[in-house]
Amino acid sequence: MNYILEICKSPLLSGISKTDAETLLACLSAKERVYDKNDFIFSAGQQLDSIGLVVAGRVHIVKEDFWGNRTIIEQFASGDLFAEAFTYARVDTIPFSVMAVERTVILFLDHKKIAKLCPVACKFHNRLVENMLRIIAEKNMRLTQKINHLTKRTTREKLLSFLSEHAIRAASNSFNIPFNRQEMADYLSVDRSAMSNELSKMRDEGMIEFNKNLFELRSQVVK
Amino acid sequence: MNYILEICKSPLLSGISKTDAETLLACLSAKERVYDKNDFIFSAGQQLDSIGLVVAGRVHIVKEDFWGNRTIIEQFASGDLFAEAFTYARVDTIPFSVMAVERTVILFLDHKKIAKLCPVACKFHNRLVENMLRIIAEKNMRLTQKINHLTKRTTREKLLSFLSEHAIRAASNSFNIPFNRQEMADYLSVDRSAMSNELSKMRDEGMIEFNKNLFELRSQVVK
DNA sequence: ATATATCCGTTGTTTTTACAACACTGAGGT
DNA sequence: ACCTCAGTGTTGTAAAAACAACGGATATAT
Repeated sequence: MNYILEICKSPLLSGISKTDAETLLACLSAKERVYDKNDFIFSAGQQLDSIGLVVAGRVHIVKEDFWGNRTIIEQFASGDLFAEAFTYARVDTIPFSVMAVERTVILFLDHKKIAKLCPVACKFHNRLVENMLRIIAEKNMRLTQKINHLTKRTTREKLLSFLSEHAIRAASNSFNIPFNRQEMADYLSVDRSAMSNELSKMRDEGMIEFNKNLFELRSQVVK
Repeated sequence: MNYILEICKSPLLSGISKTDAETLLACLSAKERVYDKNDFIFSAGQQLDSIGLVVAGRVHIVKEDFWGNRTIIEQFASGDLFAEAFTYARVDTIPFSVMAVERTVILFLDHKKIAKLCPVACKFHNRLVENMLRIIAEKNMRLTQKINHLTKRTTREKLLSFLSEHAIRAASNSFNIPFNRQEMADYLSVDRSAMSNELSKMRDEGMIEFNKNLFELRSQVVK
């Protein structure tokens, strides 16, 4: 286990000591694996026997349709868990793909063993389940928030909804977004060029400023 | 507790006997309340101190914007739980509203007591937590599926995605949908009349048949 | 240093959607 | 039997998005 310190910082292991974490991870048949940019970690339709923890790097949960249109459902970074809902919902094929956005390290945990921990690990079981509940509940809220962006009818409204979210998270009117333009468009489910166009209009109207991934929301002057 | 038998059928109490359920519900300060059609059960922005279980009737999780555009995020019916994610994510204000679609009975459970059950109820605690994990994980998957509908670019694709889901759920190419037209449009985040128009075109092209809430998907004849 | 690929913005055209207005239907109530 | 109203489909128009194609800037590799 090369990244044990990073792994211990994950919300999944919150409240569990490093020593205990090592025992636990052994019980869960934890295995590390490294992926290069654009590698598939899971492919849609694949049988699922483990959940993933992002140790380093970033992954995208993506859905691609017949024509190759890509949608980014979610992005996960260090410390984030993915594909854990399938374990608890007892679904064993994954309906989307997971791919590495950059060089990424994933820790895989056996999904059957997570659901029914072995006797040795039982003393951490409660804490693990508690953490898991919180993680899934928070993910639930993020999904709901994303739905909120997507239900907006126009590209401008989607952008404002998305940018507001990040401004609120950053507690500042200037903030970096974790996507490039194409990724942001795929995340908001709009055309990239149309989105760029709208961003420019919004800048011309004095609503926002941006440079690369740094955005700034300007307080509106009412005419 | 007038609806104890219905309540026991809920996934939340799965594996818990009627007697135990009664003890448990008393511990959770469970309170029943009846709502009329269009009554608000929770209003967006409101402080939250309980989670809800739909005992009878239907509720919509809705978000309304400044101009009164309504979006239906989810619909819950008998046995379904709502607002439970906030308890575990430790968020205490609700960002959307919950309203009764028809005459509806809700059982409220104290959200602090759910998270930390009293000693008497501890013997059911594990089972309750297990059920809760499953419920939240399944809800997670439903939200992801909804995101899948919403990311479709055209009304037709959204409809097909939505209708396919229901066909698969019903394991049949003919099935009833749980929405009227306006509700379906609000759920898919499209204009009702445009949607009706698209449905008619799809019928003209022989892709689908429908009458009221009964839909049928026809296998496509390739020209 | 040069070639190559990636990212981003711009523009014009076509397609699709939203919006508004209205007609038809059937259910319920009086 | 009549009225009212909610639900649904239809049509035309205006607005918005998708799409395609391109140019410039920047980063990366050779």
